[in-house]
Amino acid sequence: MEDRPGRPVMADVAELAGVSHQTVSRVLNDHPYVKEETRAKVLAAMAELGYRRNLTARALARRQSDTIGVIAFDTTLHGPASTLFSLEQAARAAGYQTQVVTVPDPHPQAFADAVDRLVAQSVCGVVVLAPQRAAVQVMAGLPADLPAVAVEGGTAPGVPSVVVDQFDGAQQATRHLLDLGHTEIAHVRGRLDWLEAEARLDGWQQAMTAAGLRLREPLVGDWSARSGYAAGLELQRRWPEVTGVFVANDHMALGLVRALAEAGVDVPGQVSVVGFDDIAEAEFLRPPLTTVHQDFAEVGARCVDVLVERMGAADRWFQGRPVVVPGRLVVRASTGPVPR
Amino acid sequence: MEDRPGRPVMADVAELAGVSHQTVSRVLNDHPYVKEETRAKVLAAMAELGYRRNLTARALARRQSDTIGVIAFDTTLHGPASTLFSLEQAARAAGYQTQVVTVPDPHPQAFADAVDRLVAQSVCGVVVLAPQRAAVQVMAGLPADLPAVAVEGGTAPGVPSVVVDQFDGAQQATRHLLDLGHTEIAHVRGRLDWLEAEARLDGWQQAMTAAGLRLREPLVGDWSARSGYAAGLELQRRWPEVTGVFVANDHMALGLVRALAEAGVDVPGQVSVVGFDDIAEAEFLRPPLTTVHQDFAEVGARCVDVLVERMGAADRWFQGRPVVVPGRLVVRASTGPVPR
DNA sequence: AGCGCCGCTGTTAGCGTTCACAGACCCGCT
DNA sequence: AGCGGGTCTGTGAACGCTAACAGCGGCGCT
Repeated sequence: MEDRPGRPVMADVAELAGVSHQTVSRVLNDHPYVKEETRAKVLAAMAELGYRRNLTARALARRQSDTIGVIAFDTTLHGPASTLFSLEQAARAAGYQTQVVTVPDPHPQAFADAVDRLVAQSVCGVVVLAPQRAAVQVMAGLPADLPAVAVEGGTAPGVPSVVVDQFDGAQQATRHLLDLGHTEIAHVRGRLDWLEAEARLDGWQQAMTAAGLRLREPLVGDWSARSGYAAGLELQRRWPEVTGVFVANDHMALGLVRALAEAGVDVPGQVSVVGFDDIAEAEFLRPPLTTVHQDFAEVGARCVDVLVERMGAADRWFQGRPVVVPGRLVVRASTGPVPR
Repeated sequence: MEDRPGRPVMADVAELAGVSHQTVSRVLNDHPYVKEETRAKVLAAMAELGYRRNLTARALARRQSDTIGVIAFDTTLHGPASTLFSLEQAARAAGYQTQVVTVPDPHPQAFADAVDRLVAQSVCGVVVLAPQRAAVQVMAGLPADLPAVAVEGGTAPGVPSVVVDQFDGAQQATRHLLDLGHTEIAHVRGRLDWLEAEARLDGWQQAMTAAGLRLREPLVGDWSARSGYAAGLELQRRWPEVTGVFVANDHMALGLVRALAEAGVDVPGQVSVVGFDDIAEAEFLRPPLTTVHQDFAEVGARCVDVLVERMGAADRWFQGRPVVVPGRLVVRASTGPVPR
């Protein structure tokens, strides 16, 4: 009779405790109306058998799992990677698991496949890390009955979002250069079609325009240190008179600094540089990088908050405003007064 | 009749195609013995209804899902993060999903919980990113019938593993310094209890000993740029005569270079520095960092290979040798001849 | 005494798949 | 004609759980 070698199931626990499997289920799910004595018996039986409930069966019966799906496009970049990490932490703290699907590119078909995969797993909600414009459009194709939240730039009608205030951060960075007396300030922007790159560009432009200063055509990078290096070379060639540069992320800033250094240009003696992201090593670069800190831990936590709220909500169509997490300028040694 | 708003299920497809649900299942699973004509009808019906199979139900019925569980301890570090990324790619290419569980610390209980969570999800195998000694011990507690593979340093009896050859990489790095004529070579090791840190330490020691040189007590870092900076300070204080440093990872190396630079010590003019990891920005640091490249893409791919092989194997106890992925020294500008 | 309600428990019927088995049909062979 | 074997298909029963409902006492109320 007792020859099954597999893991014990609910029925086994029920039998040992002398109750029905449903009572075991009730204990497991903290239902009210279970006598304390019965609960203790069941708990004891579970412990004795080393019972673990089968989450697959649970998900099937409930037609929902406690899993939050995450769709990401490039998890090697600093922002997405950091968000992913904090998301996992926050989700676990809230009692959810995360299932990450990375999509090679923001092609609608690839995105739809990712959604299908998650829906097929009965996830209870999804977080979309959609930093690109194309990804946002495609987000409209989410099933209407699936709670969702967008992060890092992307917003779509009816879908709540959590974003770092890129625009404000960029303004802070630019104003910092302005306050130091710089007037010839260039910008190295991030990848085309990325909303974060555009918001940072806008912040720079706005701050410059407000100060009545000339806007140079932004140099274009792809977030990588290599592209920052290239931008540094071009900067020197085109505008040797520039004394301040706001670079759209730290990796590019680091490449740019290197290009300047090679040419004998001192940072911050001759050119001041501000980055964005505040990567862990920013403080230990040469020179320590002035940059805009992004609180990804907060972003992850707020995402889970919003998603949990959405899952409880009756109306699927979201009316509220995006959650905005502020950025914070961290002044280090890569910026200084204008040389004369 | 047709008033169900939910997603179509197998029975719906079967009805529309005029076959039984079992035939639909057969088409879905590429079973032989389905007439071509029938297959076409079923496929058409699936397309018409937009049918997607429910992976939860499938996992329950098969008592196994197509999900590879991953247990990781700190996904913010470069190694684990890179491995995780490539693992996900490789798994997807092989038709598997990944379910990542990060564990705050290598405590046995936390590890057991993580395993339970994955088992409860009926994963078909697990990859353990176990860079710490403690994690390895604890790995012996894996269910015997669960295919597993360890990565990045950790090996346990009976469990296959995939590792980068840290020892050899460290030897390459040290020999490079020796070849340049350095004799006073210090080492900054990584976090205590990390196997990678120990293997790199061993490689340095071996190379030094083979050259008949004096071994200084290694300085201890925690992989962070900050700790590298601290190590740089201490290095100058204790051994100003040192002309070469092998640092156990790039982030610490970068901090150390900064500490030296602040003190007016030129790299590589007065001191040569070699790192480990070859992070994306290593090439664009000042100076461009000589370091040991690790092929994480290969590691991830081999992990999946091994796991798939294991899942097909009859014997659960693994007999073979660890898969070793070689490291490769990349010489840049942070190393040079001995000053005189 | 009889009624209804609350606290607690058990029974039954799914959830949407796959597995095991049992057919039905067609072919070629004896 | 009968029989075996390969093709193809359908039926029923799992898989391990939760949801819905029914049932059973005991209490307080009219």
